[in-house]
Amino acid sequence: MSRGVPEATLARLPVYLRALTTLDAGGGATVSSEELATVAGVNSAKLRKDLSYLGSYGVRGVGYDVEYLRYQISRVIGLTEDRPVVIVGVGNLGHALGGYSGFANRGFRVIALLDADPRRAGDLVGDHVVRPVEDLPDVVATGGPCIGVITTPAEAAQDVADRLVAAGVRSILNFAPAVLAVPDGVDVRNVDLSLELQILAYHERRRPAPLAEGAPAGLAPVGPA
Amino acid sequence: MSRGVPEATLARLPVYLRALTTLDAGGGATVSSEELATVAGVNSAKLRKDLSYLGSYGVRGVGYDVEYLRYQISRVIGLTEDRPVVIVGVGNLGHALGGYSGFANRGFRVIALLDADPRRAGDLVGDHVVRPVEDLPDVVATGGPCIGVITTPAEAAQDVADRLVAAGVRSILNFAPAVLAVPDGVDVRNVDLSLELQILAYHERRRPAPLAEGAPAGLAPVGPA
DNA sequence: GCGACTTTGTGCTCCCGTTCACGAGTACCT
DNA sequence: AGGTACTCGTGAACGGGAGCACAAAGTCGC
Repeated sequence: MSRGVPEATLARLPVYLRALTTLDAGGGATVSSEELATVAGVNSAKLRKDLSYLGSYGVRGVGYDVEYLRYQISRVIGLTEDRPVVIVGVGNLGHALGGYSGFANRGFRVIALLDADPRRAGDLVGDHVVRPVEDLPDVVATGGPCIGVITTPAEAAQDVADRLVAAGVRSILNFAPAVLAVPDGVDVRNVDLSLELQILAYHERRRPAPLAEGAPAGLAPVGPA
Repeated sequence: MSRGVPEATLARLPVYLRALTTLDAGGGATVSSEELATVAGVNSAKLRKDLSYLGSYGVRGVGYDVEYLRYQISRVIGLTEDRPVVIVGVGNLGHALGGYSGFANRGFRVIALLDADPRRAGDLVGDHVVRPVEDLPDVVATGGPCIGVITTPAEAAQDVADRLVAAGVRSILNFAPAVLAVPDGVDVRNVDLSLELQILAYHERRRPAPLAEGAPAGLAPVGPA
């Protein structure tokens, strides 16, 4: 059922979608869970269970119809219609996201870039003119229910979050290294770039005897079994 | 014990570290788990359990010494020494990360930016001159055990990953929307920007309740249709 | 010194997610 | 038609993490 997809599954659906898109170009009209799982980098049983939450879109003995499955996943995630995005904070990262083609390709449309610094207002980033952060209510009112992206320094993040919420935004993607306080009903996801590095650093540090081979690394065939 | 911190805990340690840093400026020499948990946005019991994996650094009836705890977490994560980072792919995102101050502040030092496009080689990004991707072995050999960051388009990601592994890199942070195949012993973390948006879009779509100014703090039954 | 108070550290339970293993349904060959 | 090979869907076992509640341990006031 499309009612109530587990959070862990939901996080993998976009990956399956990507995998299907690459396979679609490949020609084959159907895929087995085994193939698709390999491309998506997961266990085939997990893949099947994940897909079963959406409904029975596979055919036993055959596999899944690539095109159909792709549509179904898109539908569940809600990508069948374009979704507007506003980016607040036109620093390095905001600048990059404003020009990131990966958003448009996946049904997201950046409708505005805003910045608190009045000197930045008026700058041109890609197709967009940077607007002052005070314009938020107008932007959201015009653009419909949209997703707010915060790419400001940590100090400004909470203020921006408050403004977004006040403007009616209920989904926030936060790149600032700060914990945001928002009212119930508002969904916040945090992406902390240095956090990821720190996790990697931890694991790297716990590998005591790694370099045994004379050569740093040969062209080890990457066969994940 | 610092041997074997659970993965979920590990992901929160950097958040605690941030919280401690902000508190440190605030003056108080000690914090209770309750305070720190509030700032970090987690449950106090969870915080205590997390910290207990590192050792008994708190004092009952008093709390945790801010400075000491900060050092201990840094030590466990492995941030007491600078860690070199190489960024491959100088597009929008690579450009942004190359100039991101959040890395330097947390013990990561970008030692090189590389790109496969020879026309980009020689460009100046921040303090760094962009080098051709063929220089990877040299860079890694000189810089020591470092973390590789992939900010290329998806098509180039696997090739870059192979090059990184061949050069001896065993920790990779991948921003390209692609699943990387790497040999055992190499750690890959994926950050997919549009994946996060897709998850938000799903939740947004499942909220039938239109936004009314009167806060829906109560358990509003989420009636379908 | 002693009791009251504060706060940590942790045993225990519950729940979510992963994985295995197998029944059920489909296609194809003889 | 019957048998065989293949693949999905899922019940059940398993493991890890979250949260509760409390005992242990320390501080403070007198």
